[in-house]
Amino acid sequence: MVEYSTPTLDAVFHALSDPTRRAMLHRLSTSERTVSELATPFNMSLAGASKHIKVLEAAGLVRRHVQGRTHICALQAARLAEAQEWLRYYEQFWQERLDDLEDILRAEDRALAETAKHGARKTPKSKPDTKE
Amino acid sequence: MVEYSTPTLDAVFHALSDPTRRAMLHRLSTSERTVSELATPFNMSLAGASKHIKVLEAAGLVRRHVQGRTHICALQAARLAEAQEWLRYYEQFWQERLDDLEDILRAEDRALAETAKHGARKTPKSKPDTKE
DNA sequence: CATTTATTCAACCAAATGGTTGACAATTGA
DNA sequence: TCAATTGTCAACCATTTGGTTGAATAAATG
Repeated sequence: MVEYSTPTLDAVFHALSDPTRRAMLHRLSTSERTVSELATPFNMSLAGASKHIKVLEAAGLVRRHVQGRTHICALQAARLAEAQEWLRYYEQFWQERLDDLEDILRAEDRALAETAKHGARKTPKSKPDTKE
Repeated sequence: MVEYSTPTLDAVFHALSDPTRRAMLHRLSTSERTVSELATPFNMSLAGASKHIKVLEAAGLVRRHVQGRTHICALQAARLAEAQEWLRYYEQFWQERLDDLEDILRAEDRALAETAKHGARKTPKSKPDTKE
């Protein structure tokens, strides 16, 4: 079973379960930022934002270096690769389901064509819209 | 910005942040299971396990159908695809870092070779093992 | 029909989480 | 040197989470 280091996955997925932290990661994907810069867009105290950054740091998703009184944060993406690896195992399942869905829709189309040919049954007026 | 439906990502990543729930998903990847079967490997009450299944269900990762008094659960992977899509944006960053790491190691090797040639400095005995 | 099985529910509890506030430390700038 | 800035820390609070227990419900079985 794909069981990557569990505490790491615990922490990474937990860090990602909060929209504020995901937004912070996104901002760090464009450039390094100070703690205050990361905190700025959020309607919360600096201490609150600092806590979120600590969570990201603890999960290994952010690293920081201090210049004077300024803490510069940077994205550290390696642990996201671990999360991606974990998810990769399930790729076959959402691919399968998409294939299954296609098969089901095709079978339904054939069934409707058959009943229309025999005229034995009224075909339902509303049928799945496959155009989308 | 890749901002997929946030509440969905909240719920999905939160569901995945617990090792028990990840293990349950893995068991469902081999076949459908009853609630009791899912609960069995864990040292917790049936009600506790039932709560975890509810979290997975609320996140859209599991669906169930009831046969008599038995609740049959199945994996529902589509939302994992959304999580994967979110992570895909960061792929460039862990790829970059791996490239950066290689560059750094190569630069170090060159520097060591230069100093050995000039004999001006003792080269350190221990250096990064690049064989791995 | 009584008993058993499968599972959820409500109530409870401890721990964790997310946020605030005020104090404090380190550094910068005037 | 002092005020301002950057940021963390501790204490606090409300909410959420994860788990248990006993009761309740629905369905299957004898």
